Formats: sequence, C-alpha cells, structure tokens
Amino acid sequence: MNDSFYKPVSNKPNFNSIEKEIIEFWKENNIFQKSIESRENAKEFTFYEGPPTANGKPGVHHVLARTFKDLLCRYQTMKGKKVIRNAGWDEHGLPVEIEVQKQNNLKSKEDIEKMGIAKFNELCSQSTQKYINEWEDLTDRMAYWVDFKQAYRTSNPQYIERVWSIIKKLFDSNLLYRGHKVVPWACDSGTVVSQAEVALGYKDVIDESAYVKFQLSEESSKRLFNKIQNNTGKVLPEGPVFLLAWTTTPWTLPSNMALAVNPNIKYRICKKKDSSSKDNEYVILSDKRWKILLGEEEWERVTSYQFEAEDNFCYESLFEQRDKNSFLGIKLNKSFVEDDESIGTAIVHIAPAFGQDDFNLYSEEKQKSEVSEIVCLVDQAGTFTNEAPEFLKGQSIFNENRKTGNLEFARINKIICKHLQEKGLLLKTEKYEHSYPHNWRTGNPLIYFLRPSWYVRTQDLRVKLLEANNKVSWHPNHVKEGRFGKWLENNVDWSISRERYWGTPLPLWIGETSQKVVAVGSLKELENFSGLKLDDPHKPMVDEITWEENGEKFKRVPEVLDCWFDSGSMPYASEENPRGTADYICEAVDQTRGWFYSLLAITVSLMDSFGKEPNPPYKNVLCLGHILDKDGQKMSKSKGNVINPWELFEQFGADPVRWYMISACSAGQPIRFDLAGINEVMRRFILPLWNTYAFYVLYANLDGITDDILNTPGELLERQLQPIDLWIVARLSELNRQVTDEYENYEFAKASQLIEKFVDDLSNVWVRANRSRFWNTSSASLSNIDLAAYNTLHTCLLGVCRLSAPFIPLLSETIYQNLKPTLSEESIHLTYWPEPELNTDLENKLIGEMNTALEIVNIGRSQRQELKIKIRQPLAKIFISKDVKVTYFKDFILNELNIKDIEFTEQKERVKLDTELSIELISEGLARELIHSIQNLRKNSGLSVSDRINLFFDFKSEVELNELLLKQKTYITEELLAISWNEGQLKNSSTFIKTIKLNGKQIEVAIEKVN
RNA sequence: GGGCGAUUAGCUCAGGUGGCUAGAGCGCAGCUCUGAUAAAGCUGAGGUCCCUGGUUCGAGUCCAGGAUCGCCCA
Repeated sequence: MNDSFYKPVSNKPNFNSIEKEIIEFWKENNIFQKSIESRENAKEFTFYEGPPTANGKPGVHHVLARTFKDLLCRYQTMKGKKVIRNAGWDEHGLPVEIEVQKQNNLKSKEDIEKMGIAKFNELCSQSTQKYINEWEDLTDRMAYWVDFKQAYRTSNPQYIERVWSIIKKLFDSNLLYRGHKVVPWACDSGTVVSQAEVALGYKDVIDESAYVKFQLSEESSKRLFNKIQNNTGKVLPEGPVFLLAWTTTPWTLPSNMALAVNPNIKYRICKKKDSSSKDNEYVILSDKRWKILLGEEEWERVTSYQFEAEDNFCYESLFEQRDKNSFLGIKLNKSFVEDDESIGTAIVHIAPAFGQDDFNLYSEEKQKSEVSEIVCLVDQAGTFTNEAPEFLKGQSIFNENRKTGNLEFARINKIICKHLQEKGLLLKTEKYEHSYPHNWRTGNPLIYFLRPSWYVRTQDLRVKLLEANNKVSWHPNHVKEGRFGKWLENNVDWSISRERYWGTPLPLWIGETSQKVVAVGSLKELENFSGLKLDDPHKPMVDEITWEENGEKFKRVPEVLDCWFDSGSMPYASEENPRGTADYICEAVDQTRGWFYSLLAITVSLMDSFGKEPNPPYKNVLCLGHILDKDGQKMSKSKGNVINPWELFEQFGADPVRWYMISACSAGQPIRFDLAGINEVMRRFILPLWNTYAFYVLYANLDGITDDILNTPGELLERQLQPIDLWIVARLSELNRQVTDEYENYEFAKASQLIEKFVDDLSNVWVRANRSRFWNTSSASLSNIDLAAYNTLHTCLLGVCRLSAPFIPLLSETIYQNLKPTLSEESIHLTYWPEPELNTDLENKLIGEMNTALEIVNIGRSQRQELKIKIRQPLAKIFISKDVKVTYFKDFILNELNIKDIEFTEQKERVKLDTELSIELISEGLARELIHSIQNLRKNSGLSVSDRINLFFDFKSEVELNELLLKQKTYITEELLAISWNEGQLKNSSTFIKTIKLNGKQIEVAIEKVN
C-alpha cells in the first residue's frame, strides 16, 4: 500500500540498516546541534569526556563507556538541560612512544636520539592521528553524541600553554618541587620502564643471596651491653657485635645507608661458643632464624632483644671508610621488615638509591633531621662510579651469561661476597630463587634505580583532597570511601615528570650556576625571557630556547610531563570545554589512579594556590567495570577472544548491544560479555517492542488510521477507553515515575528492567487481549472502542520510546519518526521528558485491581487445565468470591477465560467454574476449533491476513457435527473472511484441502482464495 | 604483601536499615494457547546463599578469620 499513512514496517527487521538510516537523518538535519541549540537559554549540564589515546582501534570496552556517557547526556537534554559535550584526545605519553618504537625498531633512548627527537615526535604525533577516523566512525555508528569539531587535544600548542600556566601557578605557590623517585630502570637502554612493561618481563631466576655482618659501633655496643645489664642483670663479656642482614642484591651493599629492624619483632643475641677465639663474637638476628642460620653447636643464645626508638644505634661501614654522615644508623620500621621462618633475618639492608621502601625510609628521616645526600655508587648504565670502593671502581654490575647471552649479576655479587668474606663480614651465601623483573625486549634484568623527578605536593593536600572527594557522588557508592578514598588517604606526592620525549615539556628553566628555577606560564612569557618566538612548544624545539640573565645561562629541564597531568588539566587547559565543575563523568574503575585522580589533584592544588576551599571538578562519577569474555577471561589479542564492535553492530545493531550492556551491567562490576546475552536481549525486549510497533502500523494502515483520526473527536480520555486501556496507561504512567527515579539515581540497569517489564505487559497482556479491536471484519467504520485501542497503543508506544530513548537512541527514533504526531518535535531527542499521565492514586487503583484480575485468570486457567477443558470451549459462568475486587476488569477476565458470565457470590474458594455445557456452548467451542484449524490452513497455504476466501465442506456422514457448525455459520465466515459457505463434494485442485478432526470425527475442508 | 570489589539455581544476575517458605530471566521437562511475534501462558524439577566461627529468639543480610576470582597499588 503506497498511500498508507504510516511507513510499512517489516517484521523481519535488519537493525543494522534501519539504524544507519537514522544516523543519516540526524546528520542531514543537524539533530545533535539542534539538541544543544534548542536549549540555548536553559540550565547547563556539563559532561567531561575522558580523552582516549587514539593510537589503537576502539574496542567493545569503549562502546561500553560511550553508551553510559551518552545515555545520561541524552536524558538530561530531554529534561530540558543544555548539555555541552566535547570530544577529547589524549595524544601524549609513553604508550604512544612505545608504539612508535616498536614500529621503527627503536630499542633504546639512544636509538631514538640517533633518529632525532624531532623526527621521533613527528612519528608520535602521526601515530595518534592514525585511528582518529575509525574512532569517529565507531562513535557515530553507536550513536554516541559528542562534538568532534570542538575536540580538545592535549598536544595542541594552546593546550600546552595552558598546562604551562597551571605548572607556573603551582610552582609559584610552592606546590612543586624537585625530588627523586625510584623507578624500574633498564641499564641496557638507559630508560625507565613502565609498570605495564615490567609486568611483561618477570622471570624466575636464581641469585646468590648473602648474609652480611654489619658491625655495631663501639659506642653503640657499649650502650647495648649496658641496657641488657640494666634489663636482665646479665653482664656480657666484651666483644664485637654484628647485625646479620640478608640481601638478594649484594651489588647494592656499597650504597648501603641504613639498616632497618622492626620494633615488634623479637630478636636474639647469640654468642659464638668457640673458646679458642680470644674475642667474644656476638650476632643479632631474628629469634625465629638463629638456630637455622647459626646452629646450636657453634652458637649459644645470650638473650632476646627488642629494638626501641631510643636505641639509635650506629654501625660501621662494610667497605673502605665512607663519610660517617652518610649512614643513618639502625632504623625502626614496622611495615616492610618482616619476620619469616624460612627466609631473611628480620634485619634489612637499606640502599635508598635502589629500592622504593629504602627510599621512603630515607625520605622520612630527611623530614625529621638534616641527613646527607643519597649515596648512589652505580651510574645509569650500571657501572660503579669513582666514589665506589677501590676494588669496584669502573666495574659493571652485569656480566654476560655464557649460556643465555643475557646479562646477570652473578659476577659482581661473587666479587663483593668474596671481599666481605675476606674481611670476616660474610656469614654465608645462599642460592635464592625468586621472580625478578626483566626488560621484556632484551631479556636483561632491570634494576630499581633512583632518578630525579618533579613532584606536586599532593601529600600535603591529602585532607583537602578528601574534603573535595566528600562532595562527590560516586556510583557505585563504595568507590568514594573505598577504592578512591583509600587511594587518597595513602596519597603520596605526585611525580609528574618523565624522562621521555613525546609530551608536554616541563616549563621550568634552571640557571646553570645559581640553580635558580623559573617557571614559564606561556609562550609569550617565554618570548619575553628569551627574545625568541616559539610556535610549537614540543621537544626538541623548546630545548633550544635559552637565555642569559645577569650573565647566567638559563636552560630548560629535560623532562616532559606525565600525560595524566595533561588530561587532568582539561577543565582549565582547553578552550573547547566550559570551565567549572562537571555534572557528570564516566570511565572505568581503573581511572581512580588515572584521570579521576589527576582531575581532582590538579583542581584541588590550583584552588589551594588561589587560597580557595577545596572543591571537586566533578559532581557525579559513574565507575564502570571491565569487560571480560564470556568465560570471565580478559580479552586479549593473544587469546583470540577479542570482540570487534563493528561485527556486533552488523549482526545485531548498536541499540541491542547498548541495551545488553545497560541491562547486564551492575555498576563497577566486571561484565562477562556474551553474544548469547545479546540474543536474549533481542528476544526478551527488542523484538517484542519492534513487533508491537509493527503490529500497530500494520493494522493502523489497514484501518486507514491517520494522525487526524487519532486526534479528532477528542482527547484520549474522551474516547471510549476500556478499563484495560486505562490499566496499560496507568502502567505507562507508573513506569514514567519509576524510570525517572532510576535515571536520577544512576540505576540504569534497573530502569531497563522496568521498561522491559512494561513492554512485556503491553505486548503479551494488552495487545493479546485486545487483538480483536484491531481486526475489523467488516469495512464498517471504526467504533470509538476500536479507536480507543489505536489511541492507547499509539500512546504507549510513543511513551515507552521516549522513556527508553537515552538507552536506544536509534530504534526509539525510528519508531518516533513513523508514529510522531504532526507538529511535534523533529526528533525524539529534541522532545522533553514526559510527565506521568495519571496521578498515583488512580495508577495504584488500576494496577492493583488488574493484578488481582490477572491472578483470577491464572486460577481459572489452571482449573480448566485440571478439568481438561480447553480455553476454546466457552463456559457459561464463573463464580468469584465477593471479597475479590475485580469488577472493573470483569470483561477482561471473561475474555481471557472464554466465559459468558460472571457472578460474585459468598463462597470459600476465590474462583469456581460452571462446567456444564449447553448445546450452544458446545457448538461455539466446535466453531472455534474449526476456525483455528482453518486459520492454520490459510497460513500454511500462504494466504495473506486480509485475503477473502470461499469455504468448502465435505461433512461425509457427520450430520450432527454439520448441524452444530451451521448454528455458528455467521461467526465462522466472519472470522475467516469467507464470502461463501459450500457443502458437498470438494472442488478441484485449485483449492487447499485439509482433513480436520473435531470431537474425534473427521471432515474435509477446502479453501479457495477470492481474487 | 596492602587496598577495594565479587562469590546466591545449569547460565546471567536481583535480593535498603537482619524476619526468607531465598527470587527473576534464559535453559530443561510436561501441558496449554496462538492470524502481529523469531512469540506467549501455566505447572514442575533444579539452591549446605564459597567455607569456618561469632553476635542474635532469628543471619543470604551484621562481626571475625579463611578460600577463590577480578581490579588497583606495592
């Protein structure tokens, strides 16, 4: 039918192409722009996009995040807000550099510098552009509305300039300082190795571990003996006292600065039994270990001992006399000094240059008192420096393993142990197998190594960070005080510099002699200092800018910024984004240490430097879990379980995928992504919704329904709405209320479940019970009762589409476009969020009574089943207890149960059936049996719903049956759209013939299509 | 090693402040219904609510300890 009012709808939809049409429609008509412009003077709702790095293809996890980003923005738009959302791209950072290194076979920083930093950075820049088109296409296809034209980009010179101004502000407020950081370091390539890369390179290796004797200083051992005497009364003969420490990295011993012991651990002081020796030798170690390490034969226990803060013991250097001030002595630590029965001595050798715990201990000491600089006797290539003991100077800490060709520590450890052995400072060595990080590219061991780094004093801001966090609504809530709160509570200073190339250059220039630091806040400022104009502030150009001041040369520090600082600066650094607090951000949980943190840390630091109260940069955060495959495994290329979003969209369409993600995701929990789940969503929700829509369109077109007819003679309520119509409208009204609440609470899965239940009620209760009102047998004009059915279904379809438009923007738009009343908004996404149709009292009354009616119907059905009376067989009466309030839905009950009359009586049971069958009832039951069979025949014969037919019967000798059916002739012919009723011999082969069994008796039936 | 989260039917998941005879959807079995539907309805089978203790008249829910999985940090 070409002149039908509604566009015909296929009941075998191809959602992929249907959705693509809508995307085209949006583009052609600038619907996204209109959704913002049409709210020009409205209150703003701010959304910040966490910038992805576009140096890889987007995957399903991006579809997940983008679904949740999109839906709330669309909802808020419908609520009337002006929702500005600009895309963003994170262009800097190590991941990009590594990608480029891989592609160009650059193994080390040396290789990069050989290539030239300018060339390298150019390649990095290109690498981030490579997939932007694909990102945009995917974003488009999945119907995520975000403005790419206004995208902020972290490598944009203006963006960098603004980041500079933030750094300057922090520096001027003394929130920035230069310190050190222990990092995983690859001596072979002279680079830092990222955590992710470290994880790639763990290997089990066997190292020579050493039990080393540190001699207590004379003064300290005197004090120790006195203390023991005072505490226990024991007088110990004089003799050297050694602390036994254990290390798996003897090569760090020359850089030792302290020993750590735990005040909670019980130690044992032992004395050597050897009587031939003049000296009485003592050793201190863990009580749990002395028997094993020393042995009862040669050693005796003297006393137990626990270290205290006042002890303040000192010990002698293991090697040639080093500056005494460079030793901190014996320090207490409860966290990393452990007492293990099978390993160590509970005395830990501390080399701050080569371990994070060691460095932390040093830093704490430094805060308490003046201490010397960190001792680091190995350079960044792994060679002992000139300050090292004579026998080590210029030696490498590595040697090549003859078998594997890889580097190892074996040689240097042997040399050092041998040296200590000769000096009597080594108890013994022991092979020790452990998992140790290696450079995953070269296979050589990494070391933990102290490097200079710039820090933001975020530790001092802990309280303020927590205060700001307090004002944030987290979804799920436990992240606030759990994962994120705990992270903030244990927050340390943020190391923001990286010894790399592709990043925002740190805008700090240092005077060569005075070491005076100047922070530069803009390119203009830089020009003022240097007299040089700079267009692109990246390395290496920026490093060429120097100037002289009072004869002193100022040069830039070599580092670039941590790319998290870039993205976290986004509210302040990008022109494209509105400043101020975001109403909403949404990323995966791992961003607690990433973007969630950098946004907060930068905002709070800035506020602090302006002397303002700490406030968060975001009000609501939705944390998403990670996507796993259907078996709970991480998706990875090597496992081959990665799902390509494009294939999903082609197979199912974007909206079904979105709906699956929304309905299957509990906030913050990992989601097991299963194609079977999308299929289920299709069957459970998408197809019922679509089929209900197709049903409406099919019959509305057949009945010539138009917008005018729906709207003229009057409003919905003036039509002859049946009780059941009011019920489904009440359900829609209730749904509106509930769904709105769930949206407001960020409970999107719950909202989706409510919508699914409604569509189920609409499709399987309301439509099923009201089919006949759409199925007009005669061409007579529509009754008001029938019109009311069209009105009701039309209202419900549009209603449910609007309530689910943020979730399924494409399909809801498709339906809206076909059903929307003339003069209504151009797109469903330009409409305003609907108000509930009814008041709650009326809602509750209608829904409550209908629920009772549904219960009655269930009881009736199960009674019929017990009595073995098919629904097709009409019954005369149903008796319902007077206490049951269902009068309003009387007709519904009678129709559903195929019963003629209802009577409310005093009775024990709620429901009782009158099972007596009159001739009339029997003939009607038979008629319905017959109709059912012939309808199937029509269907199987390929006739269309509206085809007219001629009916032929051969009743053979079944006279009784013939009479019974004749009584129902009118009913049967109307139902079957038959224009003639013929009895006798069946016609020739042009008809469709079937043998039908009725009441155990066989008759022959044929139908013939009328042209 | 630390932090956070999870563990409930074959599968995917619901179960504010303790009252549960533990639910839903899918799947399974039987029956029913069907001219919009790739449907639907009814009935049924299927659970030591991860384990061990504790608090309580009462614990899936609260507390302590442990196990396993995931993420983050060491």
